[in-house]
Amino acid sequence: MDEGNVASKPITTRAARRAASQARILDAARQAFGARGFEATTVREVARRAGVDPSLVLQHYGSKSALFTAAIQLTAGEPAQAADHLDDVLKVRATALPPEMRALVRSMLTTPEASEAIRGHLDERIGNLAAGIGGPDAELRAAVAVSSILGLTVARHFLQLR
Amino acid sequence: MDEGNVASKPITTRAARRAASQARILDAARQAFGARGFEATTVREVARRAGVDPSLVLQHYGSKSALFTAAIQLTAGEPAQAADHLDDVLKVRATALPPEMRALVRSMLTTPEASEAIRGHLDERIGNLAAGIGGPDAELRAAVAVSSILGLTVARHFLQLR
DNA sequence: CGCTTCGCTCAACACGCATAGAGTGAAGCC
DNA sequence: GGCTTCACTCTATGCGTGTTGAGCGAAGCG
Repeated sequence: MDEGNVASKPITTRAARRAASQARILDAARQAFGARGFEATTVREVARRAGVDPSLVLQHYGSKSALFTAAIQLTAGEPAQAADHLDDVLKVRATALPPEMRALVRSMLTTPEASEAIRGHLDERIGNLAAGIGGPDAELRAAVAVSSILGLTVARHFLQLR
Repeated sequence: MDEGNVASKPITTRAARRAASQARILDAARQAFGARGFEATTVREVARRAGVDPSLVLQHYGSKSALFTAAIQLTAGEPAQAADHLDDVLKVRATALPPEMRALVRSMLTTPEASEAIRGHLDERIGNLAAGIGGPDAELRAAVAVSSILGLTVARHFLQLR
């Protein structure tokens, strides 16, 4: 009867509902891509995880590839630059991988787009680290360091190597 | 008319021809799996590379999965044990990856069977290396070394990082 | 309250896949 | 030289995929 809002007011405005769906789909996509990789992940699986119809996934993102592109976009904020020291070696063992990074790394060997994306990311990290090192061979040393961290990440978070 | 062998005698015995086909198929499979990974590789593509009918591939190996299992079998001979020092770091940059290893690494993040296989391989290398190192933390140090080599391999041979 | 908008689902399509079984022609054998 | 064997190809089947367009029901608005 009264027009006041009930205690638990879900969301109910159109735009908000739509945005929420889009976010749920993106999350589901990151989960799925991160767990099984681009090729093995089906649009239907993403839809199921998000609790929506497969069509909706494509209405939001256009195609499976475009969805993947969105899913592997790294949040520029945190994992970026400063802490590029060998402390990372220890951090790799403790810190959990953010979902978008997980999705990206999972597919980096089998999906060209992921290959290019991770190469760009690593190049950037190498550049930053090399600048901090200086001297001859700085680039090479930085590349070895970053590659090693990549190896540790893969071994730890994807191959369950203790 | 004469029954003598013509100058260029190909192979012509049944068993030999069959063995040759099987070998060509296995080679083609390693190439294909190594280039695009297990999921993206189709039986038809392997057949085309080998110059045979898709059915023949399955008559030889039973299924796509079984073919993959055969294709990632590492030749126990060479990359095995002795040279497990940090010289490897340099070798990674120079030596080309054998096809079966290439196929194995390409799929290690997306195909469970490849995951398990590479984990076994790395565990073995870690064990050998740790034995040579000794002291406390030998296992951990060896694991870090082997993981780093894995990272270098991936960066160099799969991501084209210079 | 009636009309419009639109987020979402339903149902369907064409396609390529792994795989199976029948057919064929040459090698092998007596 | 004729019968058998068998390496190989041809053809077909069922299935799951990405993707599309029509339809439905509730939110928005006057």
